[in-house]
Amino acid sequence: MKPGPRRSISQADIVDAAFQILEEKGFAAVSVRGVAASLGLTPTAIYTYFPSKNALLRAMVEHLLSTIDLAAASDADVAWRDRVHALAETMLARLADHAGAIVLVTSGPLDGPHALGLNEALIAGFASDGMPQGDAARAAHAVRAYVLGAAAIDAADRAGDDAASDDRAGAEPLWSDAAAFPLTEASAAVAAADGFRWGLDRLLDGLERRAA
Amino acid sequence: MKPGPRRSISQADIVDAAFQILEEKGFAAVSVRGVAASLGLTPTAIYTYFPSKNALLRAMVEHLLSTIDLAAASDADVAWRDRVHALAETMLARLADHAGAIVLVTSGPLDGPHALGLNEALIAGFASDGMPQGDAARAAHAVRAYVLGAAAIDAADRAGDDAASDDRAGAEPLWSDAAAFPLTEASAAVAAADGFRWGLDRLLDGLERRAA
DNA sequence: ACCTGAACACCGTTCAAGT
DNA sequence: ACCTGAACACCGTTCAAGT
Repeated sequence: MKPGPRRSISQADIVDAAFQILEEKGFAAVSVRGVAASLGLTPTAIYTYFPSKNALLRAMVEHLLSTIDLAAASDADVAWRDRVHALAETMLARLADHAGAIVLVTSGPLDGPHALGLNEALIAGFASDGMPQGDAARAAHAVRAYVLGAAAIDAADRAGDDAASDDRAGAEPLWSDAAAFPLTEASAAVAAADGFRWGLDRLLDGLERRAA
Repeated sequence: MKPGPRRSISQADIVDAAFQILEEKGFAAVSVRGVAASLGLTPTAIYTYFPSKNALLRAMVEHLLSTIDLAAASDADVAWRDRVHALAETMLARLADHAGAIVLVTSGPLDGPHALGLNEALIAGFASDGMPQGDAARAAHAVRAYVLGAAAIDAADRAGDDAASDDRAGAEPLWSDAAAFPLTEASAAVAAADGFRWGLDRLLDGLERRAA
């Protein structure tokens, strides 16, 4: 492989390679050097496709959001509430798919076309039920916040489990997790199990009163 | 300054120095080398106080959460709903205080004593109104998720504004933000203004029906 | 336009050594 | 115990050069 116009690779190939590293080794391991190497390229070759690592990261976010099916959100056959519910659940599913996806989403702006399209679908979903546009925008904002935060807590819990399993070698834990928090301790399992769906339903309950 | 037992510095000093860098230059600029330099120390000196950079980051999260006043949450004089409301608002305020605080919180487990104490106060707040413990735990989870997500969206929006202002030099934007998203466009301002409080009230509306 | 190779200014972390 | 200095294996990014 000598230098020269090869065009053997595309932006999508780079994003795919980056996602594979993200899944296998986590967010911290996603480096332009590593991505380039996995494609058999030199680090600097990446800069022909993306102006910076951050641009690659934003493209990854867009790719992630592009896999969310917006069609289900505008299906007039199903009720308003079910549509928003389905959309929120697939949003969380996409974020939970890849380890470190939330760090990715959190690490920069959410102003790509797919991010805006998602927001648009959410607002339209609320507005279709006769909700004033201002409220529909606020409702969409609330659902986005809830989903993002739930994904962040999920990821934090998983990271906590990993850190705890690192203690098996005898390393002292950072904090003694003695049962000084009985309520948290007693209900950790139940909150994690169906916590997302339950909380989403409460939020939609509260929003429904505004729509009616 | 020669090597030797100096004890001139404490863990708290390191955390403070790290926060100052976080505020001034953002999360990416928080490096153990930079923190050490700002304290007039060699990078390796930090490792006498923290076993790793990640441990320092977790300590920063704990410091951030330690500034949240939990006393207001257990004040029996005010109504249940007002207490949770106040707690959620100060949580958001703390996260909004420092730029990049959410990346910090998102970048690892939330299992420190102050994180657990906050969760405990939230569950107790819901349970005090006669809510079953299982539901109280789920309600606390929902509020934490909503607050964290709202902070993440806030930060993303601010990052988006920064990126947009970088375009002033004539650099081409990553995506054309033509008005292809009329609903989002028309309601961006209104959603951002009082979006947090409004959505929190809807969520509490939905939770209140369970408590009654 | 696409790619290489060398270089610059950084990282986190380890290790031997000094007090 | 606390700190330095040197070293290792990394980073993102720029730049000149080749095809």
